[in-house]
Amino acid sequence: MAEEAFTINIDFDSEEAFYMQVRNQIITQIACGRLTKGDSLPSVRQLASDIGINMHTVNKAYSLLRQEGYLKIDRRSGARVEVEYRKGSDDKEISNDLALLVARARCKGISAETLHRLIDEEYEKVK
Amino acid sequence: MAEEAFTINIDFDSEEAFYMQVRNQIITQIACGRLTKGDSLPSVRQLASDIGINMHTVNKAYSLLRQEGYLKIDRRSGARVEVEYRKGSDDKEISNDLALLVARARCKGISAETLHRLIDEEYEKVK
DNA sequence: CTCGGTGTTATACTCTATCTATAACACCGA
DNA sequence: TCGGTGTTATAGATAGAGTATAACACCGAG
Repeated sequence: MAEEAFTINIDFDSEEAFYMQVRNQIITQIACGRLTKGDSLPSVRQLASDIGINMHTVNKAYSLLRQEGYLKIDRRSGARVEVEYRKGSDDKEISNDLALLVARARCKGISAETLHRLIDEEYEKVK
Repeated sequence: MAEEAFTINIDFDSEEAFYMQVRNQIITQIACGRLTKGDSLPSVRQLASDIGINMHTVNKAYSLLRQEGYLKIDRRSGARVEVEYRKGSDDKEISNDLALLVARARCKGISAETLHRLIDEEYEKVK
């Protein structure tokens, strides 16, 4: 508990879908340790009200996060962080996305060493 | 010339938009050296016919690639590979996308070293 | 038991993106 | 002139995104 002022910031001018912004920011906060296993998230109605979007849009984000293994949702207690690792699919998805990202970087003349450094910087964020 | 049997494979069952599949595959082929600066691509009508999608969908992919700096399009000679590096925007886009990818990987317990290895493997593909 | 707060489902509407289709245009090499 | 470039315009069909209202099953707190 204590939650440390959980916040989500929606960019209403972004091309990125609202539910994707919510999903990505929650993943980011889990990764850097601001959210940890067992932490409870606001209810879909509460969060929707806070950030000024519809309840169903938040619900879509939560459902996606549950499907991806980042949340455990209980009807009575709400959504809780519960990262679980899916052996096959998770690795493949990340590998595929990384392959495309590396391709883009290569085309732009960005070296493998530069990517290594960027990754290390991300891993050094808190936690 | 010579082109080495340029091919694009569309997955009609994929959730990914057709024009994005075309765009990603072309970027991938540039990255691994199967397409190099100056190579000419099939005309939008030709490629559309080959892979069984609409001309405008291919045109959308080409236009996006041009906007992103991967192609140079001339009305008379068609589309040619011409990778150009946009100092500010390219780095930021790649950094942002990489940050989210690293966040997903961290949540799944994938180490920085594993990502380093995956990146190196991509860089070792041909070229 | 009742009340209120969970997630969940259903329906409906608007708006945008995607994909297709047909057509026409300016340009230019052969 | 002819045919092949990319490009633009218009139109339609389908799907996704976002909102809105409503209702449901569940369950802890009172």
